[in-house]
Amino acid sequence: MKPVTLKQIAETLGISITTVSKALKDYPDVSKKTKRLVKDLAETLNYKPNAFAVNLRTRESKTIGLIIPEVVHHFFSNVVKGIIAQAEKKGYLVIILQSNESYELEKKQINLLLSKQVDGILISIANGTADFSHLQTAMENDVPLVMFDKIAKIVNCSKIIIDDRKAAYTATKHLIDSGCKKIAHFRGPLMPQNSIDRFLGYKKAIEDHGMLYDSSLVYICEKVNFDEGKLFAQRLVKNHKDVDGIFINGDLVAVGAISALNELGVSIPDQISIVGFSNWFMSSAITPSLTTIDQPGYKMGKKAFKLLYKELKAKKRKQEILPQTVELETTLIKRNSTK
Amino acid sequence: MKPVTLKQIAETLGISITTVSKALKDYPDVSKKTKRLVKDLAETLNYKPNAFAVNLRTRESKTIGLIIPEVVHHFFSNVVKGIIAQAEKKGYLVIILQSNESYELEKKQINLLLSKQVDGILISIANGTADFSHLQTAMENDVPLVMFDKIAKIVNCSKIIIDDRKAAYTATKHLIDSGCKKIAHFRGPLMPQNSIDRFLGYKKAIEDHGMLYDSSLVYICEKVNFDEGKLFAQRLVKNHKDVDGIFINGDLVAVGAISALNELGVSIPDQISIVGFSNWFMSSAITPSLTTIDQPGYKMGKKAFKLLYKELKAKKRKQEILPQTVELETTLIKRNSTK
DNA sequence: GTTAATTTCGAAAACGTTTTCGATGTAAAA
DNA sequence: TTTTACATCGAAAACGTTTTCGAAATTAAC
Repeated sequence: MKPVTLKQIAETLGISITTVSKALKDYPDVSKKTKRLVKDLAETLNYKPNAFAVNLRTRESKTIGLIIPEVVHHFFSNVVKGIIAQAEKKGYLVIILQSNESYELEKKQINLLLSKQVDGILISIANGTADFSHLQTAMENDVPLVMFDKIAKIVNCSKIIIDDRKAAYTATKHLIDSGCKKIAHFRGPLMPQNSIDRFLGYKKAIEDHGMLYDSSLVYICEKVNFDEGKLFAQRLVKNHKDVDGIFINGDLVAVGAISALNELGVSIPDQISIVGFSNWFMSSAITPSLTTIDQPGYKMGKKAFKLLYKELKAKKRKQEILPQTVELETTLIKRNSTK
Repeated sequence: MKPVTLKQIAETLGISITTVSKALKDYPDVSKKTKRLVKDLAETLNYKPNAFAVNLRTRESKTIGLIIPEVVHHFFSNVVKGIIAQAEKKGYLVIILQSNESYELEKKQINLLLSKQVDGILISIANGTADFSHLQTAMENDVPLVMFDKIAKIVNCSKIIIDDRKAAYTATKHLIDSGCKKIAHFRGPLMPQNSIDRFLGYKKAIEDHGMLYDSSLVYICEKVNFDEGKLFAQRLVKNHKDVDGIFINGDLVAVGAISALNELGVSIPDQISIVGFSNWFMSSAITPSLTTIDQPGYKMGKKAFKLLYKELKAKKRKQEILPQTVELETTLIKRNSTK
């Protein structure tokens, strides 16, 4: 009934617990004969080491924590998938927590993970997070921390990101190159660095190409969803009839905008061209298909874990490691919403 | 540098480890004075109990495992969200694994979770799973198991499901009630019970209402994605010009079908009415908006954890508990793809 | 004043593993 | 023979907590 222990194996074999333990782990100071004996008996008794005891002894649990703002999200769920896949490869399990874009929750969850003594933490910070002491706490407690996508530059840890500014620049430039003369921007909320950077990339592209930056052409999406895309597209064609291109932060918003424009009889890309951001799987399916920036979520997840793994390894060897920032390539995917 | 232990508190206070431990847990046989002393010192030293030691001693980790076929999936990600939310409320953390619809992986992951000694397991089984001995193993090892959505009837554990057959019947009947005379069905793969039940509900509704069941009107989706919806819709209008209604397993497939029909100039719902399944968030956004069956993923997640929690509690009290099957209500959401 | 009841404490075992270090015994080298 | 080397084992400490049980100290009862 009760699980088999080293002690039981030792007793039935008439040897010590020490030798059993060492035999199972192929220590050199155990004879081949006893190794066989031990391993065979362990096999037939279906011995499984008590994970709790191993954790206590080795001071690690081969488990990491992951905090993301939202689970039901096409980008983040791809990241999660990448992290889980890579972690499993290396024998690690992943505990997932959701911050709901709330600083308070995020803080609580960091503490929760610390109290559970996860070996490391992966996090994409909430929009509401401006204070980072909880992250510092984690690092001071000697648990490696890696941030991805939504990062805090000020925190001295490894990070994995994309160049939002450059990507937005590329997207906007593509609109310009395809002949757009007046380009609007549906941006994300004011707080997170991502939407700031994407806005800045848009603005720079505009100014670099002899166009006038007009703040009335910038709409702020708070929820970054379909309905906002629809709403702002309707407002845009009403207020600025001469706009012929929109760079939109988020494919979901862009799809909403396309939907509204289709209903209004505005032809895409002839009258208005659209570029989205993130390459959602539906973006290639709608009509017209959406030109967008591919944001490699799965890859980012894998890379994020790899970075954390490096730190875990280094910590085990008691080596200091310098935090590094990895930048993933984004690519412009040209489809039918631009010329 | 090193974390504070009970021992340190005991030594600085000149009392025993026992008393410190009991003081912190408000045992009645510790005086109020020493309780204050201990708690204050623990506070100032920022004492955090060593989770590994607690786990070993109490034989539980307040962690459960979750296995789903796919993380990047609108229904499952909602379930995950519900599970995490409910688990956090009760002080449990969730380790997530993805089976990729593979029996082999699923089996491996069950064993992984068992070796990590999670307190319980939540699972939605893979399409490829026909043998259930790995699940039996879990239950024999005395770790509570609850299945949700994609279940195996034969396994004697608690389950949380919807009545797929009834829901499909309702969906099909709605098509009939709104005047459809010849109704097709895009079903899911042959294996999983869900798509079988939904097919059976469709068939029964057809036969109950004096219509002829025609197997050539049933298309089998293997991948259950947008492209299949598009493809089968195209085939359908080509081969069966008189079909005026389709019940489609999966909103994603349905959206694909709508897209194809729109392109072909087939008007929805005038020429063909469509009912989907699961109420994806995009289904209300497309044109025409999609009539569908709401499948309450978030609620299912919460309920699934609640069931597991009950079993965990019962196990702690060494009570036997009878497995129960909870059925969640589904509702027909009428939109513009049906009359 | 003794006995009984009550309050307060701590020694010690237990959870199951890992690892250090010393103790054997045996074979090879001198 | 003695010395050296090597192979094989096990005792014991350690990881940090929880909990049982008995002992001591204090108070109440008589």
